[in-house]
Amino acid sequence: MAKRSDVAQRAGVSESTVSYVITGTRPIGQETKARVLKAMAELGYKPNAMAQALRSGNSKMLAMLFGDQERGISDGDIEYVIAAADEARKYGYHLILWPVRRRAIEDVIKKAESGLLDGVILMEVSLKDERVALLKKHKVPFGLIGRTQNKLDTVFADRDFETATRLAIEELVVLGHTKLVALSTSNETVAGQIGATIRFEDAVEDVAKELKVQIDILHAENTIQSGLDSAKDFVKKYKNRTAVVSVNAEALIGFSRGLQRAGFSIPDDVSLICISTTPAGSLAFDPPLTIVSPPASEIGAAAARELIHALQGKPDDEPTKLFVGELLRRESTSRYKK
Amino acid sequence: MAKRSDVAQRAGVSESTVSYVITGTRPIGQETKARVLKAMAELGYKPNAMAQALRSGNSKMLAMLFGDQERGISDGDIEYVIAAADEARKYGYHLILWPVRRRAIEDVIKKAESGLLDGVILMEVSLKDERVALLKKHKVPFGLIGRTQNKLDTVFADRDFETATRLAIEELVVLGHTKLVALSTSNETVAGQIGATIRFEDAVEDVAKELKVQIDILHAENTIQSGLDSAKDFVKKYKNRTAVVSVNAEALIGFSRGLQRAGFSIPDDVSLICISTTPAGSLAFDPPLTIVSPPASEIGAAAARELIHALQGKPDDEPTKLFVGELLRRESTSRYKK
DNA sequence: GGCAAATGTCGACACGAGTCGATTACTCTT
DNA sequence: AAGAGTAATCGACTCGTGTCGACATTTGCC
Repeated sequence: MAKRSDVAQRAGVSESTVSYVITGTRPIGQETKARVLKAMAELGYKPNAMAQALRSGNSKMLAMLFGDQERGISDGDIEYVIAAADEARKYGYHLILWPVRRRAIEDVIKKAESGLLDGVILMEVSLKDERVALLKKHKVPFGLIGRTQNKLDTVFADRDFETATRLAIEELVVLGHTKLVALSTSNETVAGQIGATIRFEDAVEDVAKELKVQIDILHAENTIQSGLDSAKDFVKKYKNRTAVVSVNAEALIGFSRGLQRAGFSIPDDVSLICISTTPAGSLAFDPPLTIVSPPASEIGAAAARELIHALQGKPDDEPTKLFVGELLRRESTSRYKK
Repeated sequence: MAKRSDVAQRAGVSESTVSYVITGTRPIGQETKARVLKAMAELGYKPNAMAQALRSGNSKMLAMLFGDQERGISDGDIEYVIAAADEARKYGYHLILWPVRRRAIEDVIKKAESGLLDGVILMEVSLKDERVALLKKHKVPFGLIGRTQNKLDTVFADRDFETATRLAIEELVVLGHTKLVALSTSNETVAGQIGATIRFEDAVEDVAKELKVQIDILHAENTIQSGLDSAKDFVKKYKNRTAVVSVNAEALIGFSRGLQRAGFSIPDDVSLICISTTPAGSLAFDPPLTIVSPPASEIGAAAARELIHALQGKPDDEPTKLFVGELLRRESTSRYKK
């Protein structure tokens, strides 16, 4: 590979002049610059990334901690990662995928201290995430997908669960439904300790009060089987309800199947709407599911962008770090028929 | 961060001695080594990754080209990536996720030539993959997930579609089915140009001859809708068939739904088996789908391992680069009832 | 016309580690 | 007892780039 000294020699200038042409740190004469650029093109010169990293002190590498925990990997998760990787690349950064089994954040910290990583993006952030504390302690820059309880952690991007939930419920109410059930997550699980659950449930209660509709909350594990069980509960206790809003996509698969087996028709007897299924995933339901889609790409990209801005010392002027998603009307919802 | 000279000073030795303690390139005295190790521990010394990369000439970084093409991202794909990342880390390598829209392999080559990447892993390799030619031309080391037609591309890991297909069909034949349909991919699509389709169809024909059973092939796009259409074809043309083997997971969703709508019961009237659905995905079917699971983790890990071995100049002694997966009996298959 | 400021260029050094050659002090042959 | 070989250590150089200080040249201004 051609290096800087080759370019300098060919262009008949000093190495530092080549450097200044590249970085633009100092003014360079028209004609000199042209000669240097020509030499670079002719030699196919590409600055050595490792040398740049060593000299400049930043590797332009971010690690994305990809949870591989009990919760499992949902098909939507990859969308965050891809969006973050794309966005990072726009700024000249690269995303290292870091699957972490059993919270091995120490490894990541080591690698950050060894200069391999400039920062870390965390997924599946829980309300009190001990990983955040560790990263802070070791002064490793980080960005969050999700939020902790701590409002000082300002480098994050998250879903606006409140508004998404509101959108979903309003849609049902507009369709004439007044007696609803909310299908949530089990609070004891890992998933339950992530902001989604608590924020969803809070929003459900707020909106219920505000719109004066009746909404009871059913809890289910993140499994199809648990959703089937919940359907039985529904049939037992909430037969008179005509609509369900869910934050638990996995359980909803079992739930809708359970309802149909019990003789309920969707959407004729019960309308379903989910705020955590992807557009592609919604088609796997029968009938196709009405959803408020999670804006995974926006969130992933925003998290990466926020972190990079923080690394570059730019002021935190991001106007929106919360993303709602949009309502996609499919065939699991219909007007209330008395 | 503490650096090598700090350690040397604290241990009262020269910098090169510290280096030899770390690399083991030359013998170091017992007591000296102990002093150096103590100093390293006390200072929390971590060798700078970028300096090592610059000096040694390899970055220990691999790029994983993650297709983001028409075919879309299936939920199983992430498993390859995670497995590859895990395996790479075992060898001290890191995996950079590289989403490529419209085959921008040139970028990757540039970054490899700039010393950022030691090698590249390609996913969704088609039989004649022009990316492979480009990487060869620029002498960028690569490993494949999948295979080209060229048998000289020996750094790869792929599914043994032949055996997987055979397993699936044998299972159905053992259950007494003799009149089958194979649900394949449409040859005009991107997916159709990947080895899976042609190898599946070849295997279907071979096994059909060998076991003297009747198998006709239905083609469908990789969409639920296309699967629904195929179900109509099935009802029209193949009413007397009692079992279906599919390589097209997406279409099979629509296909099974279509059959059920047409009044067929699964598995009482028709048995279904799929060779390209993940264990988790199979549960989303109703009834849960019998599958020959794609061994994504093994393949992803093997691809990474193969590439790293090649980079380290180790002889290519990997015994198996083809992985079958295993039969998981669920509830979509049953004994033939005449 | 003179002096400050800006422009254009160069040489030298630093970033932090790997590695070769040389030096010293031993041990083992014959 | 002399020479050969090995263990242990050091100093100097190198990987390829970024950047500071110095110097030369030009521009701007009253």
